[in-house]
Amino acid sequence: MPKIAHVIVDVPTMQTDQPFTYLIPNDMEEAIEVGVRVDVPFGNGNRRIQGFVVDIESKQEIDNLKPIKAVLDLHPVVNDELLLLAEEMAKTTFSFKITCLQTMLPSVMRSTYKKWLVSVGDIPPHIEEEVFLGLAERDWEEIKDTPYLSELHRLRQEGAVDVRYEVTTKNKVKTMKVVQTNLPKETLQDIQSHIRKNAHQKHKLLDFFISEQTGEFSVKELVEHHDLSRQVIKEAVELGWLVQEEREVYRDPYKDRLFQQDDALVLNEEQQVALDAVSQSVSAHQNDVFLLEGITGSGKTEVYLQAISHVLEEGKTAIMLVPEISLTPQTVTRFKRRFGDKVAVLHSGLSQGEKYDEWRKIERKEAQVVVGARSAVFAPLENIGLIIIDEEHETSYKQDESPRYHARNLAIWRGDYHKCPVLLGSATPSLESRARAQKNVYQLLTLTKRASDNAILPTVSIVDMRAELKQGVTGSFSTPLLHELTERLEKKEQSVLMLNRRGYSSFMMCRDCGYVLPCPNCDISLTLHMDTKSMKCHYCGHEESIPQCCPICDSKKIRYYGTGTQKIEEELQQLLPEAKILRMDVDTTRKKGSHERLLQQFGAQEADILLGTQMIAKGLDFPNVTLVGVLNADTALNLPDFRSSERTFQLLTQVSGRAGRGDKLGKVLIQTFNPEHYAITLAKNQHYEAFYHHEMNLRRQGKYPPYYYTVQLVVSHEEEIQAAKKMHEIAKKIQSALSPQAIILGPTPKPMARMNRRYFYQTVVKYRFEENLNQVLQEILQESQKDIRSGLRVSIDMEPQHFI
DNA sequence: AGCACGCCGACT
DNA sequence: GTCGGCGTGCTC
Repeated sequence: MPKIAHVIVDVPTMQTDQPFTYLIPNDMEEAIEVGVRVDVPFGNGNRRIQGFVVDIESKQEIDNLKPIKAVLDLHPVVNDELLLLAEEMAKTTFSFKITCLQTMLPSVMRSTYKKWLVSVGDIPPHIEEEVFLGLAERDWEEIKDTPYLSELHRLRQEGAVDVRYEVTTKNKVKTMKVVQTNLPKETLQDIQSHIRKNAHQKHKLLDFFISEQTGEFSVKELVEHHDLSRQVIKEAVELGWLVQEEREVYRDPYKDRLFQQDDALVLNEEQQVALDAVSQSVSAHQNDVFLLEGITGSGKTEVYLQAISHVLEEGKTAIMLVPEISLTPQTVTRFKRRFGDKVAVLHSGLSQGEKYDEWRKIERKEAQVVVGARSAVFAPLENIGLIIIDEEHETSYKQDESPRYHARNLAIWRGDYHKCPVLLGSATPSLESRARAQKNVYQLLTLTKRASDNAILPTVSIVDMRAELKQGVTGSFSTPLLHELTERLEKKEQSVLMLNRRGYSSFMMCRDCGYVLPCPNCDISLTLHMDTKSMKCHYCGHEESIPQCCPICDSKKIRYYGTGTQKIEEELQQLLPEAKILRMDVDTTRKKGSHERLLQQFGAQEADILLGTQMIAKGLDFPNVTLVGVLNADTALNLPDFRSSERTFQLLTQVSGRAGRGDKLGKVLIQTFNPEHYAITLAKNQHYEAFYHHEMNLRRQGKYPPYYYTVQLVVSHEEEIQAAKKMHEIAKKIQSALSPQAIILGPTPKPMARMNRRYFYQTVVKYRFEENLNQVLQEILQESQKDIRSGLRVSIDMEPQHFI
């Protein structure tokens, strides 16, 4: 009976977002399994594209199916679990199945397509000369602008030229040459006695293989470390002394580093309680979700490490997700030391080839522990015993392009599939997760004590910049901060200064009283639009004129807020000419490895002050740093985003933990125009629980998550009118489909109304229970299909992390 | 997405 | 009367 395959093809559109059926040729029946990639003809031109086999069946009769052209993999690249996960992801994120499948795999496995024009018959001389240049075929990309396009078209119909499609996948396996000898030592000695005395190279080679015990040696190693020449090895192979083979190798990015094995640390009581709870759930195959809430320095990582050890002891595997910026060499080292070769690391610093190799290592079951950023949630591990998400509140766990998945949700899905627990950890959990713990959907575990007794909590103080301003300080550095910095310079201790880049240059604030103009409808701050010379609300669209003086204190010192790290650096250098300053921002860390190098320099105490943006807040532990300064704690507070307090609190809490990690007392100085703001005062005291309760109250009043769900719809077009029109149309449709309890904000233009020469309009829906929502969103996508040709784009983002 | 078909305006 | 513009439909 003939077999047919159901294939998801690489055409990311709504109309093609379903399996297509193909005939499996007899000679491929063995090779084609569910989960392999194939090369298939598609469309009337029979162009060739990549596809994923998602199902196979035997059929009595087959009506004119096209046959699969080639198999791209020896083994399935997605197993049954990941196929199901892709389905789930496509459904919940409103994205295409093919896009989901591709995001699960290393990028080298995405096929590239090439089209060739082939000469097969009699072609006119001018075509021969000017198009083919006397060659048999030409790359279509090089000739597609030819003036003879229509003539070529005709020739194709006549059969004089043909089109050839090429599907290539770059997942190349790196190999190395190895040699060994199959001859006994006596034979080698015998050979040696018969060669010329002055054949030094040959003698050296034979000496080597006579004295060494048998085994494989890579040619590269022999040449580089044993002083043998490539030439003599080649000769030896030809003479039959050695046999040469190709071996697959992994590009191990850590191969030159030695990791000292380290052992588990002794846990304190709280840590032990947390570990026991997780371990028990692992052993009992329960798909619990734990939220581990532990202050900075409370030893969450040690709990993770020991929980993973427990998982490994039971013969299972584990995934550990870490935010991209925390995936530092320090983090990796810690895992490598504990688990050695069992660890595979996936992060953006690796080359495409290295990522592929790490992926293969996992897929071949050579690694049992996977540490990586967001996409490591797709690690093709089997028999998973535990999934950990560190810093679970980080927004980078949500992908901000299609498929807009949240790694946390997919981790929980996988936990459900494998019947294993998921451990979410943070010093400042997201309100969503903490609220679920409150409702016992997640199990709350808390660490309230610092793990090492000698670590002293830093003293945190707030500097009121309004008072500073009254004293005549107009720059970015307050008197107390400058004083502390000078003191550090004298004592040869180091300082870290953080500039909050979030929310730059988009709002107005009174420099006297810190007042920021709010929206009368939405209770969030208005954003300055220089194009329209007005203040706008991004939620409801409210618009008013730019105030000339502060409505509260009548001051005229209303300022447009915005400064860059570079400017701050210059200012600081002028104030402290003798200080050595290291600047770390997007500009200075663009190149690969520069991030790491800057930190190394600072760690080696080559500079006195490290000045940077958010990126310095993560996981840097320098014992000589005794001062942390936050230059502008409140910029993020004024962002038109209901999560701005949460973000500010998280950031400040995190940086505050950065000072005084050694035995020296640390000090944290927070400069702000809003010294009474709860996000700032509570962060000063590292008081997460109080913040949680306060913020939850506001969220309930404002009908924001976690009390309400949110979905954001964005429409974009090159012409503003078109985008606005469609957005209104969609908003109206949603309005009529949902219950009166649903709250629809907008449509409004996005703050950066024009990006990439396109205009963006958005609508946000807040809701609790809406049976029709999925249905209507699906319809909206379906209907927007016909507008794609006119350049309109519609995107749906469930639970968006950023509203600007 | 990309390819073919098909229906209208500007040319030989 | 043909060539080529791009609006529309379909892809196993």
